[in-house]
Amino acid sequence: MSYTVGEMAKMLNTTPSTLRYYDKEGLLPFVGRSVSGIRMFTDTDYEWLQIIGCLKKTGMSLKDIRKYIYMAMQGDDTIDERLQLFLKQKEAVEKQLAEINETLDIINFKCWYYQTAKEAGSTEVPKNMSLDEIPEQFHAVREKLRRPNKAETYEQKVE
Amino acid sequence: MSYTVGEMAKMLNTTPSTLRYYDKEGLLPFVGRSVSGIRMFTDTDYEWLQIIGCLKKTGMSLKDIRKYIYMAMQGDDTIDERLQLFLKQKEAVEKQLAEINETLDIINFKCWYYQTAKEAGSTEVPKNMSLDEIPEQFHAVREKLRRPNKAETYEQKVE
DNA sequence: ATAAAACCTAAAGTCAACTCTAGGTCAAGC
DNA sequence: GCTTGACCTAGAGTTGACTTTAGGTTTTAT
Repeated sequence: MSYTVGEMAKMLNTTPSTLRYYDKEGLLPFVGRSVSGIRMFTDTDYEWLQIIGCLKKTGMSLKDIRKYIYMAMQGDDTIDERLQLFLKQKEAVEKQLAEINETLDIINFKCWYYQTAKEAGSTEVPKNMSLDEIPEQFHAVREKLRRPNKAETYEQKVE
Repeated sequence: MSYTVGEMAKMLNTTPSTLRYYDKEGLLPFVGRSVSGIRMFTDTDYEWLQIIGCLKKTGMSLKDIRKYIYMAMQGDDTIDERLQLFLKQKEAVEKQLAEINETLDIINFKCWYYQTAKEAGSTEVPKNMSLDEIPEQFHAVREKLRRPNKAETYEQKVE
């Protein structure tokens, strides 16, 4: 079973131009052509493109993705290299996850902050609350947002 | 307590150029200047920059961040708008989290795949394994990677 | 048989977010 | 007082990842 660039683009929820661009950049050396020069994508190519999409989503550059594709094209000699790449990528993605969770904490704090401000009619209310008026889950976030340096030595603020 | 652009850049783990660029783009209308025109960042500015960094990390464009800053500068009339913005951003980030978790599944599968290939000396081994030879946790991922389109969608295939 | 739609390439254009350069001013240490 | 390093602006340049355009060929539908 094979697909044209337009069909494959639809299956991947992208555009033909993007796939041609990837091809031009050397990311799709596995894609075959018909006698008249038209790209013929297979189900296996679809799998490759899913992997490419996965790596891209986790922030890998097209250049690095190309390196991986080249490795794979070289065959079994590069198995370990590829394993290392995915192990490294796993680390990177786990770090990303942790970071996004941290920013989610900040966003949740801000939601509470503006919810409170809305009820009170002014941002001065949440802004000036002392820690014991704030839900505990937000204590750490507020401290982190305020402290210009991470040293916990002292934190006197006088204006 | 006030800081120069270089000091603030260090505190935020960025560069002076980036901060000047943000300023030029209108993201930092709150930053004051000394008599001689030098930017003077305060602790409050640091908090703003943390929020900007948070929004940026979750993929918000500088343009949209500027909109938010402008809202905030307008005062209490925009509290609800800002609340809505953060609620929307919360949704977006939760979706991001789900997506990253999905790609992490794929990466974990690939780690297992290449680990298995390494032990066997060839990618043919994991590639040709039947589902019951594969750890259950990877069943769903492998199916997803392989299936060119969902069962319910109809898509004509060229042969 | 012909028109429309989908394919092809090469090359130029776009966009966001920086990053660097040039030319100059200001402030701290010797 | 002088040097050095940090600051300033305006504007040009860079990078990555597309996207569009122009000009042409092939496939599909009527």
